[in-house]
Amino acid sequence: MVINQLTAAYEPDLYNPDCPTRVVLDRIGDRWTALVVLLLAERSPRRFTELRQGVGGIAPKVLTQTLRAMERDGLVKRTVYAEVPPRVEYELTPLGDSLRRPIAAIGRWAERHVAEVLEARKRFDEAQSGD
Amino acid sequence: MVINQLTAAYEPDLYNPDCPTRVVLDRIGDRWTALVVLLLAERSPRRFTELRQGVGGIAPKVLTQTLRAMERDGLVKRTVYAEVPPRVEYELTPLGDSLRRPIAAIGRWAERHVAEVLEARKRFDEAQSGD
DNA sequence: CGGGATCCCATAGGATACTG
DNA sequence: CAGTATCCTATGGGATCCCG
Repeated sequence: MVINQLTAAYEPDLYNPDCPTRVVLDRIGDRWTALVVLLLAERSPRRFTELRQGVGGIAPKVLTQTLRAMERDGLVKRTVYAEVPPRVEYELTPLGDSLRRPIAAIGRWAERHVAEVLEARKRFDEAQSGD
Repeated sequence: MVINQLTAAYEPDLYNPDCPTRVVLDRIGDRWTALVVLLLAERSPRRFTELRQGVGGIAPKVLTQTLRAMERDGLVKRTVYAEVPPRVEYELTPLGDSLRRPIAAIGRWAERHVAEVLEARKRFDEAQSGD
């Protein structure tokens, strides 16, 4: 079975465009996944609307897409309660939780270095219009 | 000066859509920046064509865009040598290099967990078509 | 409440050809 | 060699409305 061969012997190569690791990178690198991981890592489970507000300015359709993709990739577990009104809760799987630290590190980098980036950007733009 | 106020007192908030940290996240989260950081962290300086081959399947226009954006954000330094044929070298700035560890962590996560993600995906898709 | 259905758009990204 | 210049498309993402 191909999957088992992968698990056992496959040598992942980020630099190979055909390597599935790239697919993974692409998913993590979308606009919202990282934020959702962070939110769910902070407190779980959370409900749809809660996430929607927590993430700030995301369209419902897009949140659904994001959550579905994460569920598909085994990062999130979705639980539906047969109630009226409906209640749906999301939480990280162990796999999803293992992403917490790496993503948090990126987040911290962003918070720590925004100012520098902004300055660099300003300098670059001024130099550009300068000559 | 606004920038200094930022540096000193601004409270970054990843969850606020208007916060510049989000801009930073968006840039890092594009398709190529992370790979370029990794390549340059591994060995610097590198030339355009070298990066182009190293990164695997990137169009020259897109590599230029990526590199320019990174230069603008203060992540890479671009050096042009007045020779024929032209030689241009790219290397990480200290700021860019500070991204190395967080990004490498994400890369390692991807390599370590591709198989799990792929399996989860397969399971999900089968369950989907099942009912 | 938690989305599905629709419609729409910007733009990141790609292919190819050309040039100082 | 290190890019520009064009042209093109795929799609991530957004706005709105509706439904069980």
